[in-house]
Amino acid sequence: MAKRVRLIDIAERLNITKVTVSKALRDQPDISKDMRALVKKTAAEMGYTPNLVARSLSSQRSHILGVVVPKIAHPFFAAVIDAIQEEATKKGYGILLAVSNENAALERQHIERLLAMRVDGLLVSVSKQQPDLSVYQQVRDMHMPLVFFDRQIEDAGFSSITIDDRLGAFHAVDHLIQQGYRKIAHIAGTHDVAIGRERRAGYEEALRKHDLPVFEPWVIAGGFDEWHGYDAFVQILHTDALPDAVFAVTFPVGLGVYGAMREHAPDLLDTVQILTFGDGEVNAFYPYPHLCVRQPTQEMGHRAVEILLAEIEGTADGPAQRVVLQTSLVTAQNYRLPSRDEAAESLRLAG
Amino acid sequence: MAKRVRLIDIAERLNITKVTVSKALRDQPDISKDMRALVKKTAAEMGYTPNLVARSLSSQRSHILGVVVPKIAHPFFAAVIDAIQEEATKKGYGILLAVSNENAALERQHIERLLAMRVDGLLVSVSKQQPDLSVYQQVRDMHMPLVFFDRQIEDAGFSSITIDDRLGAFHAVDHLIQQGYRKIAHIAGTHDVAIGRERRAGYEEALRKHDLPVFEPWVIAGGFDEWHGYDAFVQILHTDALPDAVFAVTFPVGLGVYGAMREHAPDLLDTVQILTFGDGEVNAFYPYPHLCVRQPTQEMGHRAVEILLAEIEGTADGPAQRVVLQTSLVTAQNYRLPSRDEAAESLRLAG
DNA sequence: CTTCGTAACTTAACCGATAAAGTAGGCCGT
DNA sequence: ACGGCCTACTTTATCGGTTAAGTTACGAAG
Repeated sequence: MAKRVRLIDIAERLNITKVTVSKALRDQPDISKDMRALVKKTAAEMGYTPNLVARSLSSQRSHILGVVVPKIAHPFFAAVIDAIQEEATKKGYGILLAVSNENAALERQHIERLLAMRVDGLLVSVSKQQPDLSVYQQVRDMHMPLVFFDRQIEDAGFSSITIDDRLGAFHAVDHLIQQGYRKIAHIAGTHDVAIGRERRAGYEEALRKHDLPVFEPWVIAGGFDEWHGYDAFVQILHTDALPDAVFAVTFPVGLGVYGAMREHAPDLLDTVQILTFGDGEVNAFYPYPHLCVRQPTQEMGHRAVEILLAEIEGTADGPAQRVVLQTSLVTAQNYRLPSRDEAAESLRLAG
Repeated sequence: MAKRVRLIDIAERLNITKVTVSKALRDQPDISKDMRALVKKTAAEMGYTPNLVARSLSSQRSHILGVVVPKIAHPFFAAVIDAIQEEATKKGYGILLAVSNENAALERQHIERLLAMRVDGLLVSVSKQQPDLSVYQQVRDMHMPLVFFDRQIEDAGFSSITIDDRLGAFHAVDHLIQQGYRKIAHIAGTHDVAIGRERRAGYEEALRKHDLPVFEPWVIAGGFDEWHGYDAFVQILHTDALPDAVFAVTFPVGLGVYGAMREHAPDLLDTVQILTFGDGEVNAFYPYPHLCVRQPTQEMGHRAVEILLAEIEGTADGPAQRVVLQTSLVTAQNYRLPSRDEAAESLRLAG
């Protein structure tokens, strides 16, 4: 049982050629019904499993998608990757996962490696560092399908599926203001990355709508992780005035703000309202839930795969699609534990 | 620029054979220094990248590892996958990720698919459902290296890297008792999975050490996710007495307990101490951090890859290794934000 | 009765590499 | 001068499939 069964082994057993076997297994019409049945039966008996590597080489299709994300231990990306994996599996594809760690050079290396591995397409969320456009040019030159999700490089000519960051941020901050908050700080991302720019724009737009000024010392750009949130809030504590609410560009940044408060100004925990763009399942159950902008992670993952597969399997490489998904605001009013049915549903789909 | 450069293209340009090119690029000694240099130079000029699919087929090595986990949007698994990916990349391997969703049938399908894709080895954390042993027998028969991490199937004869669940649980509960808690409930996992059994054993051992009885209605077995924690705690609320502490078998289960408290008995939030086995980065920053048993996720991921690669690249398939890692208890005393250096470190390694 | 078409396979080529075996030419020693 | 031995390549085979181009035999049509 040590050796693996090949097409030719089946062929020899039946005194036919491997081509016949190959065709029979793939139900090609120029093999008789009887022969097809016979071959399939014998293949099953002998425990044949096709060598996907060989198949990839000759068919020029690997049925593998390359996925590149900046981070994985992050509620948003973990959820999206999960959805991507689920959808890919359903469609008969596997995923090769690579993490860029927010590092453009590493992102480039990963993409090159995935290209060398002959993935059928790429799903990429770019790192926050200035991207190396040459790789993407290369991808384009070889007509490799690619779909950006969440974080894209605009003008690169690829399809993308993103979230309406500006509108989501706008609604959220608008809501804060309507609740009576006036002194709203914003721990922002970096300007090079779209989500950083857009969320900030939405924030400023909401302030403008209510004729509130943008107080520069309270808008601190810099990054997307916990420590940025931590440092930024410490910096805010050093200004003269204190905000009554903080809008964090990401969930991890929001966590950093909590960390800073806990260590440097625990009394603020109950007075300063925190709002984050993005949530973790964590927040749903925590005793101290905060406002957050919920991103449709599952839909994003599923549709990203759908768009990519359309480009892979579709004929023409039509114009790049640009899908924009809307967020929903999780407020104290509509706050509820995630539906148990959703959990059951995702399990059922998988099974 | 549309077509990809192959070995033979370089060969024709230089009027030599593709074999010479192949050998030159791989620095084989029977090619002259001059020729090697020339070939490499031209290859670079022409923008050659090897077709890894073809290489896999002929060399019978894919340099891809298959990773199967029950879940991904889960702080523990996300962290371990991250570490696995990082280490694999460093060693020149890619990872094919598959999620079983705690479903044994899906787990089986994934493994079969990964085998067909000719991964060089497998890293598996089994689902909580009764596993389908036949796949593992198949893996064994074809001498495919496999390492279990965190959740294993004992007696399957494969190497494993796990966490000392019993001791970790024991120390943690022992600590609770020393802090004065006496009425400690345990929301347990299922009995079929080792982590469920072991953590419960550690819990009972600690109680025994202090001559405390195990109050059966407070030991509720069932699962590892948020809703199990939620339901179990609601059930506890229906018993006559109330515990003064709750030991949750996983971090998500602990979250579920919080959710239940928040909805059904918010006054308990400040009185009932929660202890979870496993933590999320979340907990480090949250204003309401609880006790937790920290698992060495990064070490687990790194070492799992090391062990697997040793089996892949090593000659003999010696006896299966069984590595057990120790946990550390994160208490109110030693509680601190994660080191900024660690973050920097992981970024440096990646770059 | 010849011709043509078609069903059902078989042969030959190819995918892009690697591995093993073969072969010139140069240098050496005797 | 001749066999032996490197050196540096080249030839040939192989990995396990898929695709395109034959090849038979048989039945129907003209």
